[in-house]
Amino acid sequence: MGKHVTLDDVARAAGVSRATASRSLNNRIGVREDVRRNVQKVAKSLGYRPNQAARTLAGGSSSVIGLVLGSAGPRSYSYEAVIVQEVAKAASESDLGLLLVADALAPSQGVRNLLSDGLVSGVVVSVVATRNQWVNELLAADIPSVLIGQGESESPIRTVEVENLESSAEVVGHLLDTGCRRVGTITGPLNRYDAAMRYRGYRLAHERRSLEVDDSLVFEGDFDRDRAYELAAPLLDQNPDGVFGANDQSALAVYRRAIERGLVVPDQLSVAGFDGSFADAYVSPRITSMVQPFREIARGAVGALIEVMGGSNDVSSQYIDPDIFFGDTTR
Amino acid sequence: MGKHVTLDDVARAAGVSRATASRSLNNRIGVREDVRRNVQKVAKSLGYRPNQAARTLAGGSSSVIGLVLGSAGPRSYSYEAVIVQEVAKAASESDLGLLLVADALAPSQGVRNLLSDGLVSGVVVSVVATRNQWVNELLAADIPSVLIGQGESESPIRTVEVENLESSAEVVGHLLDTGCRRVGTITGPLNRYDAAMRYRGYRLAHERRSLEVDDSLVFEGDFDRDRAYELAAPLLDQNPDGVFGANDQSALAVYRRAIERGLVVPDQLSVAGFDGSFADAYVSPRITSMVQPFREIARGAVGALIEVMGGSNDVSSQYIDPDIFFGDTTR
DNA sequence: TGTGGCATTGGAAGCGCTTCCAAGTAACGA
DNA sequence: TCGTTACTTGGAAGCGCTTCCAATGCCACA
Repeated sequence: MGKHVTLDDVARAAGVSRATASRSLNNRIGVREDVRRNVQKVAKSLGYRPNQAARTLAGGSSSVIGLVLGSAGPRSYSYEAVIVQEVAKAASESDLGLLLVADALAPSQGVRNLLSDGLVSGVVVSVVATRNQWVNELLAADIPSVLIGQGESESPIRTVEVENLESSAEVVGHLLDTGCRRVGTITGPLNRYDAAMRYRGYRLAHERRSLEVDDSLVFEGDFDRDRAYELAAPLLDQNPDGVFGANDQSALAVYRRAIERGLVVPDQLSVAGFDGSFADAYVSPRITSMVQPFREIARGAVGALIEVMGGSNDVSSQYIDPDIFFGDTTR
Repeated sequence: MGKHVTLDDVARAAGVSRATASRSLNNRIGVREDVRRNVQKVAKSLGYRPNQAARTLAGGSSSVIGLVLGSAGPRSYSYEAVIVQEVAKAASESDLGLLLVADALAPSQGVRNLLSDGLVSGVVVSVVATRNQWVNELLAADIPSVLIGQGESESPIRTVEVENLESSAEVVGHLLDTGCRRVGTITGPLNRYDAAMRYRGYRLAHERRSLEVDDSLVFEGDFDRDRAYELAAPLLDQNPDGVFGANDQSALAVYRRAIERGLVVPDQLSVAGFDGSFADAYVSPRITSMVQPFREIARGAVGALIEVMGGSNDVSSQYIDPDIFFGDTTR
């Protein structure tokens, strides 16, 4: 093994200068075609592999992007597990490395440094809290960033996310249209944009059918399953015949609680969620839900990030439509 | 924002040389205590953040490790989702960045380069196939590596994994001890060490009770759920009263197929698995399983990697004992 | 034949940091 | 008092790569 093959070695072996070698390998213009080909051939035969650190240092930008996740990272069967998977894939397709930063709400200093200096030339953020530390820090550090799922017009950051309003209206509408008269909801934290929109969608579905929302059926949760499980008790006390969970975890919690109370789902209670993380043919329940097109979202986010890294100042939000999945928790 | 604060800036502001500044910030010996403190104070007030690329280039090693995953990455609710989560956490605790390389069986050239040169100073590998490309390449490239879950004495690589033999014997023993007489199994790919061990454990449990294994109840799978679902059909045709899936995904598939056939679990058929990825109080079924202590494994792997990066030549395997979880798929 | 212009190329200057090495200094024992 | 040792420090040399800039060679054209 011994020493590393450096660009110098390649240049020497090919009989050109290091500058020319570099240009050849990076497909820069200004190299005669035959020279370029020769250099590339030599590099290959020598097994040359550019040192990424040196390249980053000299070139000013690396080919690694970061993925910042809120909470403790990909809790199994969660929204985040899928995000990780799809973003990793998308990054890889663009020949970008993916630096994963989980548990982002309490980043250790060391890891934060990784993000802020040098190693990473862009970041995809999918954190849970609104207006959080991370976004501000990234903006302050002037490092290219794209948000997944936090569309909030006030922050001047490019965002890719699922369409929340109409899709929530759609799934709630399905509940209403299949006979539910008292549809309750466990919302997400309403200071979050997506949570707020889903709640608006819930109301919108009622309005469109000229139905009143009974506010005693509305409980503000925080997208956390255990919290939703707590809230399910008082909610079920109100005798709803349908529940919309603002995410699948919340819907699942309500389902659980309902079953434990001996309710028959969906005959006595319909349950719908949002995210589509339980549209799994092998486990129960399969929750009726708006399925986020995660692949598309991840690809969109990575693509947008590449643009931003390339200098784009576009800070628009991109909304991607989910598809409804009819599971076995609704009629 | 403007310029980046460099070490030079700090040194100048603190009235020392860059060398001293560097030593101070890295807590190297050979700096007077008051000087060190002053430098650190100045650095902080200037908001100095070392450029990781430069540090890597100059120092020869980075503070990022890679995590190589086989298959398409963290499929939700899978073994891998948990691995990602725990390794990320463990790395973060050691102030290491985590570069995620999913879909490792077909790594794009670019991403592979990331691993092999510079950016990463060590790798944790959790790939599915035995004797795979990755391991060989990493060994050849002489980059510090630790394997999760592929203990195989022939490859001289440090390994951390769950204890497979006795634990499989334990869970299968549970089936046998709760009345099952015909316990079948869907194994993993038997050319893999862990799969082979679990299968041996399955046989061992029988031997210890002086029971014969009916080979027509043994089907070789590949840890994949869909494949297991296919195999479940002929397996169930043999009228087993218990099934051991070599991983939870396989057990789940059998469970599914059994339910679809109208079998009552666990009354007519007990199902047990391995991994503990379905010990979730909210979804069904909760499969009886050997629960891998993922956190411990991840911490162990990262710890081992740190040792290897530090020069250790220890290539031993570390086996960590799982705990049995009694779900509702067994009596 | 002379000259400007263009395409290629090599030299060299860093990117920001670590670390070897030699120089400077203070403290110690004889 | 002076030589020694033990610490601290700064200078400087890179780590491997990109890229600016000047130099070269070649062509077309007048």
